[in-house]
Amino acid sequence: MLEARLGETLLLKKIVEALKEIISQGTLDCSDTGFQLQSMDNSHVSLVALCLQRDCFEKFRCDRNVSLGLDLKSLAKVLKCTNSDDTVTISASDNPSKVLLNFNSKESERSAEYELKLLNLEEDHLGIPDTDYACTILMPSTEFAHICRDMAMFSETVTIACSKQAVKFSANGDLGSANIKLSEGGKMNVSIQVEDQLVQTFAGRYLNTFTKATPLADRVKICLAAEVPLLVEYPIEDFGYIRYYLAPKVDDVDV
Amino acid sequence: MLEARLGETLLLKKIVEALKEIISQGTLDCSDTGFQLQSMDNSHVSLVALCLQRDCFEKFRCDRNVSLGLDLKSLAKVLKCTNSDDTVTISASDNPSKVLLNFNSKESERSAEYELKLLNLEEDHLGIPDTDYACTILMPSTEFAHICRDMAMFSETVTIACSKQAVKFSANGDLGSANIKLSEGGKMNVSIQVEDQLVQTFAGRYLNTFTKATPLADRVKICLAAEVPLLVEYPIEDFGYIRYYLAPKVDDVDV
DNA sequence: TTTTAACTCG
DNA sequence: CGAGTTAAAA
Repeated sequence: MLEARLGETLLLKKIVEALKEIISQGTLDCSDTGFQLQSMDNSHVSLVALCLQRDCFEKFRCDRNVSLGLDLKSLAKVLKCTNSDDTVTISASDNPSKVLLNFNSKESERSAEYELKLLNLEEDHLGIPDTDYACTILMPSTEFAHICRDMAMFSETVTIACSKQAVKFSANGDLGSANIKLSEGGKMNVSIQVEDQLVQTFAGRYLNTFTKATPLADRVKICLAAEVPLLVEYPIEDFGYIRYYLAPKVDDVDV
Repeated sequence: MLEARLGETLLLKKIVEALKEIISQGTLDCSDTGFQLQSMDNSHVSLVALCLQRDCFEKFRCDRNVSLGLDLKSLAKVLKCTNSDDTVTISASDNPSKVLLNFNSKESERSAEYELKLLNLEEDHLGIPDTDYACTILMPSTEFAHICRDMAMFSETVTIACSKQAVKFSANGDLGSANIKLSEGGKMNVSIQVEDQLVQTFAGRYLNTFTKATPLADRVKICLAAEVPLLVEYPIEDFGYIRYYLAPKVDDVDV
């Protein structure tokens, strides 16, 4: 038996919005410690990991580990039907073929119950190794979203160059080139920690899908290291995160 | 000679918006007591009845009964060209081939006159019998509209189950199922009067067209009885109403 | 036909 | 600022 109640449907909405563009279906792993979800994106290029600790919930009970194969597009549709400030209770049996979503207005005069069929998805359980990143950047999430959007206007490819003084985003294309440099501190309070400075390029369209998580967190953490996927992390209150991983483009220097 | 002046064009706009989706043409019957219109919808499934008493008008004169065969789509186009707070005067001769619409700004500096050709429509004058309904529900019209829209995401068919304690709307489809239960009272001040509890199913697309009348009234009245069409009524201020009727689906129990 | 973006209203 | 509706594009 699984039963987990969130005080605000809005949080679930934001999470699903942050996921549904990148994975249309996914397996939510529920255990006594909370919720987890890991999946490659639809095109098997990037990776997303959700973690929601049990403390995130008003009420949490999970007797046995269960995996819920969710159609995130359907879940998003259901969430479109709900008030953001209602509470939502997610429940499922120990061997579930469906998941129940119960929405209750704070005054309880309105209760809405949705039953979603579960999918049988192959689990692609990917061990994500902990990495010592060479560069760690903290900045406002809206600023990162802006930069990614702006870069996309110039090129499909975005170059991130991180040195001790600053982080620079660049894109080169038909229109011309774009360069945005952020220094530490300032009004945006950008923080840059660098062990080794580096320059990497990425496919901008994935960075842009990552920014769907912007409403979840004011600030985003970007971590880079040589020959290791980029990590973009949006904390979820104090109780979890959404992390996105994207491998850098291989420099076609030696063709 | 017919001459009827409404203080606000906005009211006429709302009425036409509530009708035009369901009947593209209709006959407006004008008499000394006011305006009436009854018609089956375009697909001859549901029925709509408009009643506007003469008190609704700032000025009302109707020497003889006249029937105006209106093209509601055209009327809607005309109304798109007008200011909502202008007054509108509807006039026609005793044997009219056209109707005149006169719009005047409150300061009378702007006057616009539109002449619409009338249609010769077969009258389908349907006696609508008064019914003692087993269940009568009063709720916010916006809430009803929301529920109808939400249900449509799940199924073409909506089930309404009304008991003394609560009214429940349900839909079952490919995604899963949806159930919304409203209890009496609360912030929405839902009122439920029940003689006999019942369960009926309806084609959701008609319910959704009914909700085009939502801007007309804050609250909507829904009446049900066994083997009788559902009635959805939107009062128009204190001087009239729009009523929609829709027969329940026949339970295909005995196939 | 379905989904997404832009515009308008509250 | 958010929501809804409409129009355009896939």
